[in-house]
Order: sequence, then C-alpha cells, then structure tokens
Amino acid sequence: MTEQELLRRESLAKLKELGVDPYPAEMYEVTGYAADIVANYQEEVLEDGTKNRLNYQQVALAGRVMATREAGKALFMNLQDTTGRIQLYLRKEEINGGDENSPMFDTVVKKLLDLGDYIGVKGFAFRTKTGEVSIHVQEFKFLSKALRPLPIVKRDAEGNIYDAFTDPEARYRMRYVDLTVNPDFRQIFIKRAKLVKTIRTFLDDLGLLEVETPILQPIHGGAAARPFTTHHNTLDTTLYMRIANELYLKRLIVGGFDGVYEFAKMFRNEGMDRTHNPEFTALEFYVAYKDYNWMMDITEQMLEKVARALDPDGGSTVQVGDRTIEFAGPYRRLTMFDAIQEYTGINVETASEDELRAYCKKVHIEVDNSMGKAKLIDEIFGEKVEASLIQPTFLIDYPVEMSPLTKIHRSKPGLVERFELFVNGKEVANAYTELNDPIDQRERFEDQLRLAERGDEEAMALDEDFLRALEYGMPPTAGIGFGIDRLTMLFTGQQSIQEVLFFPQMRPEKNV
RNA sequence: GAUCUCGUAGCUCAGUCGGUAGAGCACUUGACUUUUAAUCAAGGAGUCAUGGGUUCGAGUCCCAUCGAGAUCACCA
Repeated sequence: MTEQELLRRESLAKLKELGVDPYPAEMYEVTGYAADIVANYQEEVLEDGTKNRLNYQQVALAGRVMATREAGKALFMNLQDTTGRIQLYLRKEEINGGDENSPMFDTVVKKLLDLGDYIGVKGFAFRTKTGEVSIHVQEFKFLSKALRPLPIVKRDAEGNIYDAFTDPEARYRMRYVDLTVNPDFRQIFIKRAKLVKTIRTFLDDLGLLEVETPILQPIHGGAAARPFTTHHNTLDTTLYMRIANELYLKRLIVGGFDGVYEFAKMFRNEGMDRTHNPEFTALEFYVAYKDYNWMMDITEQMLEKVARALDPDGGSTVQVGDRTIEFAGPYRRLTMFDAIQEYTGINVETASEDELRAYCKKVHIEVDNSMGKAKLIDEIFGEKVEASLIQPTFLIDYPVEMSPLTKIHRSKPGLVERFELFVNGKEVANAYTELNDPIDQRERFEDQLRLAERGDEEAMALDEDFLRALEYGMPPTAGIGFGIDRLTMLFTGQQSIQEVLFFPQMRPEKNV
C-alpha cells in the first residue's frame, strides 16, 4: 500500500475512535444541486449597501470533496455532485458548534477529511467577496470515506487544465476515476443516452414495437462475422453469442408485427481497434409493406431529429473537426456504380472482371484471384470512394453477391435493393428491401454454404427455421441497422469507440 | 495478426554521453477567519512495467515477456 493509502486508513480508524461513522447507512436527504444553485442563486443589494440573500437559504447537498483551501479558522472546499461543482465555506466556530474543545473543525474536517471523500452538507447559499456562489456550511456529515487518492486535475479561471488524468489505459480500466476527475467526458455518455432516447421516441411515434430477441443463438445468422461460442450445460449444446438479430426480427414481421425495433448488443470475435469493440450496440428496425426508398426518407427524418436533440441550440448540423455536417435531408442518393464512375472514371457495369483486377493492381489495391467482380467493386469503392463521402450520402444498389438477405432489384438485373449511409467517410447504416421470397432466400443461403466450404469463415450459416418462417409468408418489408457506437462517435466528435463505451474491452489486468 | 511508439512517486512529466532518482500538483507538519491552479515555511514518498543480458557500473544499451496507443489488415 502506498503512503497515502496507509494515511487514509489511519484517518478512517481515527474517525471511528471519535465516534464518526465513515460509512453511515441511513439515507441523506439532498435538496439542492451544485449546478442549479450556481446558476439560479439570487441576492439583492439594499440601499444601505448590505446584501439580501433571496434563495437557497436552507439547502442540503451531497458529493465528493475535490479541493480544499485552508484559511486559518475558515476553510473552503469544492464539492462535486452529479451536476457539477460548488464552493463550500466552513468556519471553525460553527462547525464546532460553539464548543471550544470540539475536535470537529481542527481534527475531523482539517485532518481526517480527504479529497475524494463523500460528504453531505447543510447550509445557505451566498456570494463571496470575489463573487463566487458558495454554500456557507452549518452542518456537515461524512457519507463515505475514500481510501485511495484521486488524480488531482486543476483548472484555472481561464479554463486551462493542469495535470489532466489522460493515460487512456488508466482512464478505461478505471472509468469510475475518469468520470470523477474528467467531468467533460461525462457529456459524451449523456449525449449517447440522449441519442438513444431520441431514436426510441422517434420509432415509438412511428408505431413500432420495441422487442428483445435472443443473444444466445443455436445458429449465428444475419451477418458475416466470426462468433463467440459457448456451451449450454443442461441442453449439452453449442450456442453462439449473436452477431446479428436480423433473422429474429424478420420472424416477428412474419408473426404479424408490422414494425419492430431492437437496441441490441452484438458480439463479434474479431480484431479490436479504434472503431471495433468485441461487443457493440446496433439498432435494427423492420417495417412491413415498405421498401428501401421509404427507409431512406425515414433515416433522414430520424438523423435530423437526433442532430437537433443533441445540439444545444437545436441546430441540424454537427461539427466534426473543421467539417460541418448537415443532417437535415434530403441526403444525396448515389448508386454504387455511379459513385465509382464519379471518383475513378471506371464504368463498372461495362468493365470486365479482368479490367477491374488490372485497375486494382494499378492503384495498389490488394486483390487475389478468389475475388469475383462484386468483391472487386466493393474493394474499389472502399479504397477510392468511401472516405470522400463526408455529407450524409445514401449509396444504393449493390451487387447481389454481397447481400444474401436482400431482395433483387425491381429493375436492375444483378443488383439488389440495398443502401448504406455514409457520413464523414464512414458507414453508419446498412438497409435493404428485405428478401421475402423463400425460394430465392434458400438459393442465397446455399451460395453462402459454398463459400464456407471454400474456407470463408464469415459466410452466413443456413437457418432452416428462418426459411420455414419465410415459407409461411413475410410481407414486403424494409429493414435497417445502425451502429449506435459509431453514430455516437459521429455526434460527439470522438475518434475512438473506446471513448463512447463506458467499459471498452481491455486485456485482463495482471496486478490490480 | 504485422509494424512503429510508449511504460519513472497517487496524477502530469523531466532524466544529457551509461556514473548517488528529479520537478509541479497531491501527501505530512506548521501559519493564515472570504480563498479559488489559494499563499508561505519545512518534510516524507520510487521494485524506473516484468525477467534476463552486456558492463566496474543500466531508468538509460541489447533480448524476451506483459500492458497501452497509433498505423495497417479484417470488420460494423
């Protein structure tokens, strides 16, 4: 144990000796919050120059002590509660209750109270000489003693931060410390919650039903990815953590729910980097009797709502670095082929597979001979177009080979009715007119099986029960999936997925 | 999975050519009844990520391991 930890344990023992309970059980009634009081405290100056305090004259706050400034027989503290910080002012005579021999001020407050301790205070609001709204404390109570020292982050009047707690490893492993000493990061998670809430309200208002579907699945369908595998003891069977929930949501459409949505944790056993965490959150929703054109309209409406909800002034734009992204629709709609034509000059419709392969080699895109024309098109798009799509853009009409769950295009042979939404050069949504022809779906699954036999670990598994469901009849349906983490990154200007997850996955810690 | 960079006090960081481990904040003791990055005086605090190697001598050079970050590959 470090010196400071030992000292805090000694303080704890001394508190108990003095009859102070460092961890009281009873509730503490809070009647005021730092941010409210700082924002709303009022006083009037009378004709004789004296001040008349108008509100918060009997208030109880609770929070952590984040700084102390001793001034002889007085003491200032910064108290941090869930809303922010406020200064406390304590005077010896009051804390001691008039008893000269009381240990409360000199021992309990000045010596045994440490930074990071939770306390409750009762008193009245006032404004100090220097103009800071503060609480004049008349009663104070230990609520919880901290046995480890917090990193001390200081901030001056201009807002400059000193000794910031910045080590990403420490911040992510000890998010509780990060959230305590870096209140700015709290805003990211508050915005995330608001984003989810805005979407939920939007979808509820559309008349969709929020549902839950299995996370433990006997067949990992609905996406191309490697799953986590687990085992159920009683059933003695292999189960997979879901990589997608799409096939379950469509079963509910078959069952007669015309619109369903789910905020769903997905699990993919793949690499981790600043845009990938092994578990992440997707929003998927499916609406009967609609198609992908309708879904594009709805996406525009939904994202504009989100942008306005998160913007302090209700605006529809988001600033990402030096780029201003406009979320009010309509968004540009560009076919994949037109996009490639525009950014590379290649007409992929007329180009042969060999010509595309030759182009890839020329511009140093890695290719191998197993790649068919569709895969080459996808590579060229990813390499040459994707990063250029800054303003929200629907990329539409994909080759059928890449989209085993998507309905064949109503007029363009070889393509499917699919779109992906790109913003700031990154994909944020993937949607299609759902394939509801059970015979076509079976053939697409069989194509996937052939890919799996050739060693494609991410090929989609054939789900007989899902096909049985389609054979009972699924209405024409539009569906979409959003990456909620990435959407949050976009709306909060974060470069790393770890900044929008409270507890990003880390390698196990050796010595805690 | 590959490459590069990093790991020194509770936090943020210095540490030269290989020669006794440093600073600010935090902490301890003292002063101070409106301070606010409080101030002033004094003091304590380190398995230099871990393990090996080279050397008279390693925080520093070499190797391995662990952890993190960035870039790339794959994916959402």
